[in-house]
Amino acid sequence: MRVNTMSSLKKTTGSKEDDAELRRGPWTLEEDTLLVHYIARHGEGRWNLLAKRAGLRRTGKSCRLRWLNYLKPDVKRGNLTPQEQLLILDLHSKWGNRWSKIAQHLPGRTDNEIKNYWRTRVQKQARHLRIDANSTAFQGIIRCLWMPRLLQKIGGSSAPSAMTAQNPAVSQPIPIYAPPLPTFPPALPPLPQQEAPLDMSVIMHCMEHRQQTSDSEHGTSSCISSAESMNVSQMSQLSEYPTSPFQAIGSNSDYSNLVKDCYYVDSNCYDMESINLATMSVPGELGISAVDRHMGDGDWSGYDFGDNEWNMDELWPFRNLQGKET
DNA sequence: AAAGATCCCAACCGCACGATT
DNA sequence: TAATCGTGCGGTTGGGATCTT
Repeated sequence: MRVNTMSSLKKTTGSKEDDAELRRGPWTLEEDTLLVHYIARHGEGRWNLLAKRAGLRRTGKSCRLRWLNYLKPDVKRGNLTPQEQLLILDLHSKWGNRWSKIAQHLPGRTDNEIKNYWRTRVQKQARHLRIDANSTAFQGIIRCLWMPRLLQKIGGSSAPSAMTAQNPAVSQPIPIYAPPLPTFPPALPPLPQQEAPLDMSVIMHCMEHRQQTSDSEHGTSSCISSAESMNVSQMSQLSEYPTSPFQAIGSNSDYSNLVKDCYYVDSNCYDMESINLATMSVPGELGISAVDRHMGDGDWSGYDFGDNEWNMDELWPFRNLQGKET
């Protein structure tokens, strides 16, 4: 438990009398109780006034933050589910660090929590790979490795999803990437031995193409995702996540054609991708090598993209992308 | 077992913006 | 119109918890 050291009394701007009494640092049970009871009686808003009337020696901002991030009854606690993680990755790829906007699609989760998740989990991976978390390369890794893995997790889980139809915040179709590259599920075909590595310039071309398409179709969209969207209920059915790049596309001919363009129409690209991913590993190391080992016997269940670190050498196709940045 | 490193997250800060005075 | 207030947002920090050596 956090100890209220400080310096909890600290001067800020304002009158000397008021400032000397302003508390900072961790909240006590007594303060929480005061705040909760006051809001139960009088509601939220006018936080500065609320703080005074509730008898709290806190700033209005502090009260608001404590309520929204911690005390509010519908605040969900505990680890983020794979569904939630997937949604965060997807929405962040579209909106960037718009935490509050992202949080609106994750009921019970606060912008602070999502921000912390991004910084501690996602950016950590980028740091270990020594690439910019906002780079195209890392975006590619997220889309092609992390998200498919989460989708698999979701597909293989019967746990209730945060993204169910009862959830009003996500009842609308949520635009999502159909991953630009094929995934690598257990059902992958045997690996050809002598294929050339996938030229990542193809992927770049694809991304640029899709960027343009998206921009032209949506005006202000800065997202490189497809114009296609995926219903949340579909997201929760991702046990059907495709085993080929075109399977995911379903009946959407526009996107299908677009992706086919990007893949040179030739389904060999699928094989090529699988080659790259399968040959990236270095036995005995963490990260993708673990994936690789699982791939060998068709079992991916033991690998958690969210928790392990990745080795940049193992992700060499994406490393090529890095040089194309900016 | 102890020390150091790293992780994690609650809380704070500064800024921006719209509403009100 | 300018000043002030209230609110919300994104970035950063502090320090307890956990892991590693």
